[in-house]
Amino acid sequence: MLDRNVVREKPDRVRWAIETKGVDIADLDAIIEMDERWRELKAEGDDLRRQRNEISERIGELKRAGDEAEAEEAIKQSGTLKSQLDAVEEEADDLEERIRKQELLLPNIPHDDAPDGEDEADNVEVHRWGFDQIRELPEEIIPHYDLAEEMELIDFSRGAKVAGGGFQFLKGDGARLEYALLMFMLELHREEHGYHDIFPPIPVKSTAMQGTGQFPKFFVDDAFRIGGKNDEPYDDDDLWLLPTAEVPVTNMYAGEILLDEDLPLKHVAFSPNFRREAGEHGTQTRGYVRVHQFNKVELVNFVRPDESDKRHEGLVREAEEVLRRLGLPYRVIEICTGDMGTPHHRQFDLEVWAPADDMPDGPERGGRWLEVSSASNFTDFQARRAGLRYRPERHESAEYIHTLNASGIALPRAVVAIMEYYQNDDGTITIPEVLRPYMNGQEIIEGHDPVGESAVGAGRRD
RNA sequence: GCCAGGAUGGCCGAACGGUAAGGCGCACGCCUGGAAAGCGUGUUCCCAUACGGGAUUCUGGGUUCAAAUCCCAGUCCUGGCGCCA
Repeated sequence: MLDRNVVREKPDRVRWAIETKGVDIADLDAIIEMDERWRELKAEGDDLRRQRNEISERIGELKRAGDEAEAEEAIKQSGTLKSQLDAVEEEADDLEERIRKQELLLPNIPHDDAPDGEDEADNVEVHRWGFDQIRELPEEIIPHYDLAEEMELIDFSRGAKVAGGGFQFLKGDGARLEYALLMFMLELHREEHGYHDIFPPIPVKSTAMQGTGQFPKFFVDDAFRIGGKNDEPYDDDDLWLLPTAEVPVTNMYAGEILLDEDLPLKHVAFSPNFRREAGEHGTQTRGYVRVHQFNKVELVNFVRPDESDKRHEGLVREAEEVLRRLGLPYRVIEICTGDMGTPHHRQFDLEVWAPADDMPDGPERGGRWLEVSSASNFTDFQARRAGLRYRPERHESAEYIHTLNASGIALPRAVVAIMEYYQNDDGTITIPEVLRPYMNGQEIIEGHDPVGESAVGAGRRD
């Protein structure tokens, strides 16, 4: 949500943000018009109420003095004022509610340095890492979805049987690789980047989804609703499966006032994430790349307003460090104004290199980019929605903090990159060194034998 | 799940139909050689350029000229009982 004073004083900036982000459901003119009328009514209502307060006070005095006749007269007057007041306040309340609803649709204003652009084609590559000394790769790299099924590390078809398409079983060393990545990331952020661990609740209320900006409108179709269908109306405390730990963790201190010495607050959260990804099917999404349930380590920061730009840089570095330690080549891109999300002020994405499948937008040497992290500065946009404030000095009034977050990082695509980039000629997978302590010292993943009669059909008969 | 009690400012805590005491913390000032103590002022939100005004006792309704206070519903917390990985 934007500061209403910004809407009043800099409508052109807001209009520009609406246009560049293409938020066509936001109606700025209607907001401005309603706000002007609301302020008129507010002044009128305050004045009527003042008159009524004066009369009410006099009634008390008259009653105490025993002057019943005068008191009756005053009570009558008070009644007249009340009906006038009711009419004015009803209109004002109605307007206020309509303004609030509209305000929730306004996008955040992009950072001045964010590249101006229309869509992802205008995103700007900031830098690449790891391409100078690439490890020796097999002639023909097997895509992770084939390799993982063959090695019995991921079971897509049985996942679909049990939970539907987009859900999968991780098995044996596949599951262990996922656990190892998880523990490695948590430990890196906690021990070296100063993060505090959080394990959040998985269901979140509609109000939490609104606090971070997923609701209303922007994410409803992609959310997993608990009880009820997505296209049906929802209440504030209806529950949804979290699409990212950003939602529960950012809303954790909703409606609270933090102390100056609490900041900056750095939380690292692990959670599964649930997304419907409606209609996303095809070669781009095959395998463990775009699924309905996936694990992610999320970094959430609360900072003082003047520190968010600097912290944003630090946040990108912290996410990058995960890929560097894993030895996975990647690039950082800055998202242009037209491609960034509604609540975003500035956004950098980390894309890891998955060398098996050549995709049109991939790097020159083949393979493709997979987004594994999105590092974002939301300024006070989420803080206003969720009511996240801090008190700069004990005696001063509270101010909205700035929120930032970054994936640190999404696990499935890291698994994909490892399966493809660390693939060997003999079809085994070398485990990145930093993960070995979390896998009992194991260095290589060789796969497992299939289970059941389907194994016979797969050509493994004796 | 049942029964009982509770929710008041950053924190603690009074008032129980007549318009929100007091304390702590914090800030500023006075005092002091300096500090402590003491004293004074301030310390929520909204409208208004300002003077000033309005709102605010968990949330939403209701009764009343008037609600922190009475009534109804909800949320959360605490205690007891029950149930239970």
